[in-house]
Order: sequence, then structure tokens, then C-alpha cells
Amino acid sequence: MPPRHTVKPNASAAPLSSLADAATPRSPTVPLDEVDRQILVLLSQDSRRSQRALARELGMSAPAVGERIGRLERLGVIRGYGVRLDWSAAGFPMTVYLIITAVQGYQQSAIVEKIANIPELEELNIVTGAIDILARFRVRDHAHLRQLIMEHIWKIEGVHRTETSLSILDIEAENLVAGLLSTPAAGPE
Amino acid sequence: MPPRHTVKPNASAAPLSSLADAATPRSPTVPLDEVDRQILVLLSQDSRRSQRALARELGMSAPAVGERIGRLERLGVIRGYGVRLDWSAAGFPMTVYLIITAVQGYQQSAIVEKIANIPELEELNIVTGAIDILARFRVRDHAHLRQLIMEHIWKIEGVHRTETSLSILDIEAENLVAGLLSTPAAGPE
DNA sequence: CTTGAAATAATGAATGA
DNA sequence: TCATTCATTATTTCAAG
Repeated sequence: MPPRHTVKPNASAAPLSSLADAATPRSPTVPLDEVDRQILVLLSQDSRRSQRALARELGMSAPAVGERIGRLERLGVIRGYGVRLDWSAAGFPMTVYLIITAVQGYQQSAIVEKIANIPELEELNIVTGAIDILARFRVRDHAHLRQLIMEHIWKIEGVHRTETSLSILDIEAENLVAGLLSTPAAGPE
Repeated sequence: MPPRHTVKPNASAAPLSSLADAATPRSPTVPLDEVDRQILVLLSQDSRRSQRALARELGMSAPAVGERIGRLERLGVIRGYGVRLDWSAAGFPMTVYLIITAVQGYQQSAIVEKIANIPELEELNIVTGAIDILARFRVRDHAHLRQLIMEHIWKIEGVHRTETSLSILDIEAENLVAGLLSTPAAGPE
């Protein structure tokens, strides 16, 4: 038996059967105390730190940390553990946003579902305002981008307009967890 | 001594001193073979799986897996290990995009640096095209959003126009790693 | 939540293909 | 050069208080 906590298995690489499979959940708020928040901050910085190391930093015992983590997993605050990749080193240096406007009255979910199954997709949002869909992709080069747009996006029915925005600078705020959970009007107890 | 790999410490919660501190690197491409890719896929699904478990799934020994992972960390393909949070459960159910256009000729980096230090920031991109900056934030509610815009964004000089887009549906493509690294014209060997 | 013990895992050295 | 086995050290987990 594996020694570590087993979280519910993550989304597989298989095509989505429905949007709900991939959509970020809108779960009920879980009360978090200061220790919970600190654990989340530390894990967000390096989720492979041992519970012992966490325990040392937090001034408590390892089993106590283990129980906290288990609780956060059970309650769904922790959805899983991932890797921060350097996509550039992995051979996909380009980040591109496709800003999509749908044809009026068209089923957006059909469009979204098709985009959601494109392997190059990193994130997709249906948004309010002038545009309808904001999708971020990872591609290898211009040829890859062209292939993505021509062979995938343009073949989706109901897409009214597509604007392509290349990312010139990408900043991932790794202080989000620390910044939001710690200081300012933090989560309800 | 800690038994797990120690990756270079991640970005702290301290304010950024320069953009380079947070910007996604444009590193040289690292050759990845099939085993490397599989390890990355498995780790992206659950980075806390033990090396033994990985070894079992890959049909090799644990030390071999450990060396592979160490190499990927040293070469910078693996930048770190993080947590997938349910921000809704953590009390921040709203995702909002701010689409920002800068004043002509204004120093974009000054704007970016100010935005980068807002705790609610999740990700920021300077992009080509009609807009200049695309920034995604996490907020608790409408009041929090208003406070964010009025007290932070509006006080930044050089911002020409800001459009606020609420995310109605957010899909994180967890199959990105599997999809991109495995099947289609994968990374150079 | 803490302590202590048992099961399990990670690391490094020696070894062999 | 690369992967395996073995021994050591560290960690997770369970039980009891």
C-alpha cells in the first residue's frame, strides 16, 4: 500500500465526456484556521516537503500535520498535487491566448467542449463582457500555432471571431496562496 | 538530511524586486525520452506519488526513477511541486480577468510590476494584439473585486483602459502534460 | 495533539549488463 | 553509460495516552 495520502484520481488524459468533468468546482467554503493556511502556503511552495519538515516549521508533530492534510484533502480544499513545469525547457516555449467570440444564440457549451479536448489547451474560461471565451494554449512554434488554429479552432462551428494574442511575458503569481490566505482579510474561520 | 529532492526554493511571498523574479523562463530545450515524459505525466497527476509507485508503474527500479526526477529538476524542466487548490472551498470563488490597455509610450514594466505585487493576482501576461496586459485575479466576492479595482488598479499610472471580465466557467486542462508530451509530435529526443 | 513503534520509502554505494 | 540490489537513513502511519 502506498504510504502517502491518496487523493481522488485526477482527470485523465482521456477526452472529456462532459464539461462538469473539468470545470473548476464551486464548493462550499471550508473553514480554515491559521495552521491550515500555513500548511497550504508551505505545500504550495513545495508539495513534496515531508510532513516532518512541515511539522518542524510549524512547531507541531508530524502526525498532526498528516491529519490536517488529510482533512484538507477530504474536504476538497486540496484537489491534488502537481508539478510546476518549465514548458520552455520541455519544448513548448510559446503561450498563446485565443480570444473567441461565439455566434449569437449558438450553444457555447458545444464550442467549449471541443476546445477543451484540444491537447494544447492549458486553460479555458467562459467570461462576461465583450468576448465570450478566453483560452490559453501552449505551442512549440509558429507552425504549431498555425496548425492549432487551422485544424482545430477554425473547424469549430459557432465561432464568430477569433483573436490571437501571443504572450510576451508570463508571470505566474506563486505568492497567490501566501498573499491571499495569510494577510488580507483571510478566509473565514 | 531530508530524503526528498530539494528543488531550488520557490518564489517567496515577498514583493517582487524585479520582473525577472517571476517571469516564466525561456530556457533551452531539454531532450526528453519516453520515460521522462511518462514520469512528468504521472507527477503532473499526483506529484506526491512515491518513486516506488512510479517505478512499479513504469517497470523499473525506484533509484532509476529517482535519478530521472533529479535530472529533470537539475535541468529545470521540473521547476517545483505545487498544490491544486479548490479556491472556491478556500473562500475565493470568483475568477476575474482584467484586460488592460496601457497609455501609449508608457513604461509597461512599471505597470506590470505594480500589478505583479497585488496579492490577488494569479497570473499576468503581456500580450500582442489589441490589448496589452491580461491579468487573472482571485477574489472573494463583488466587494473584494471592487476594492481590488479601486484601490489597486485605478491607482496605477499609465493604465489607459481596463475591462473587467468575470469568469463564468473555468476549465483547467489537466491533460495538458499528458496530451502534449505524449502523443502529438512530442518533444525532441 | 503528542509520543513511540512498526511499516514503508528515499538515498547512496557497490555491482553487473 | 545506465539500471539493479542492498543497506542505511528518513518518513508515514497507527495505536495509545
